[in-house]
Amino acid sequence: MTKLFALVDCNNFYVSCERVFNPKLENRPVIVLSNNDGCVVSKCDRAKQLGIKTGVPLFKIKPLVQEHKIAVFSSNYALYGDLSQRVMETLTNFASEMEVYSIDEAFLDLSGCISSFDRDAQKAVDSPLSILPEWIKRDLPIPIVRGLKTEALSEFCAEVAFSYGEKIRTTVQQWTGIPVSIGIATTKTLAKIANRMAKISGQGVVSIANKTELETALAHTMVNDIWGIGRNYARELIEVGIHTALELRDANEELVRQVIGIQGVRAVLELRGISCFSLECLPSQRQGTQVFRTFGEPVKSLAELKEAVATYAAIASEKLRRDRLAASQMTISLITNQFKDEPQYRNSITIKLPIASNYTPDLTHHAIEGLEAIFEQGYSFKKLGISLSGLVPANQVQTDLFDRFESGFDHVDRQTRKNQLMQVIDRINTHMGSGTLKYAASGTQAPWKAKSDHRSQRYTTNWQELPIAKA
DNA sequence: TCTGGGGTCCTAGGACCC
DNA sequence: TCTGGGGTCCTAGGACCC
Repeated sequence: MTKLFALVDCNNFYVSCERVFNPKLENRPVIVLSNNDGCVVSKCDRAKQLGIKTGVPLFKIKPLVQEHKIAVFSSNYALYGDLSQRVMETLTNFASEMEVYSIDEAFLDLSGCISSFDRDAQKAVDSPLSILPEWIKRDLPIPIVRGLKTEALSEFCAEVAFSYGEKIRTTVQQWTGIPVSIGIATTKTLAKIANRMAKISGQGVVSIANKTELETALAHTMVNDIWGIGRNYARELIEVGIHTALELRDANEELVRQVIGIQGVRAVLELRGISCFSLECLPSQRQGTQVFRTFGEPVKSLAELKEAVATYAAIASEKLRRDRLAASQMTISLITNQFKDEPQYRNSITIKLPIASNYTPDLTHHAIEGLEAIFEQGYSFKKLGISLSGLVPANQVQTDLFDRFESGFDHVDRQTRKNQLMQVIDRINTHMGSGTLKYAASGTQAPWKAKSDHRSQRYTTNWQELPIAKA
């Protein structure tokens, strides 16, 4: 059976989130910055028109910001994460199967819906009046069905899918205040293309489930705008004369394989309507986790770096515990500011842990050891990262002999005591704000802490910061 | 002065084993 | 001393995504 996917994507998500609780922003250009207030990661249409591109550092557009009174925000992930959840919950009403693809995107499987449309369509041909009550009950627009021929059924379904998309869009806007765009097609890659067109054209919903619209869409899509084809692959494809999605679809598979590998072949098939990427309804188990951040101020001393690495290790191990995982390998990397004209240094070290762990003191200990091994005196460091890999389920960790025989009192072994301690810390930090309880190794001054000078309130997740309604 | 962060997957090459 | 090939596993690096 032919599948039908809808990709629902929030428009300028971070900016839209800021606007939900601050309606005055509706008439102003708005941008949201990355961590450390470094560069632009989300912008509204008006900011776009002013020529602001994603990724541009804030200092380069300072004059523009002043001249046009652009509203500037630091990232407020507590707010965005919460609104994202509301959008996703709303979407679950519209499809039996759904994949949350990122903080602002979800794929829906509309196949179930369309097959019932299919039956409706057949009924509509046979006796138009019989389906009307059902359609009215489901609040769907009444299609013009008079004289519909069988070959027109797919067109009819596309039409219905479009109306369904409209309904999703209106509902999400009403329930959450977030505007979305929707692309509908028979594979995920095509749904992405449709979604892009919905955004560019401002139509909100675009369905390319039927042949004519599909061909036009592909002809107007450049290869670098295809999902999974980035700048480098696009360059390679253009070199062999493939410029548009339509040309890629009709290209020789073997040639594409040679040029950009297996990913390219999948793209070709998906463009042909052969689905290679299915809906992943359950979140897959993570392969690793990393905390890699830029400092607010450059850091020279080993003492301060140790505090930073201890802080990052605590964050990373908390993530592991949340997912009930333990890491068996750790990589610490340290780099200077590549944009500055000063001595450069970059190094990293990978440590195999004797026992997989998610216990903060263990990981901190190894992280500091690793840091000491790669640290060099005389540089101004700008970035530090810790990456944990070789993840295994925490309850299957191979413990060492001491854990069993040396465990002192009670019958509680060392591992259990460690787990209990972490649970207490995590609970306190969840309820009273992250960082309420932390290890001394993390320090208290944190001069390296990232900047966040323009953060809005955590309207939905913090009692002290609820929006206030004025009479 | 000020240039993000957190992921996934694929591939090539080396080490090691039989 | 010379002489091979094929398989697996691991890792680093590159490409991509949002």
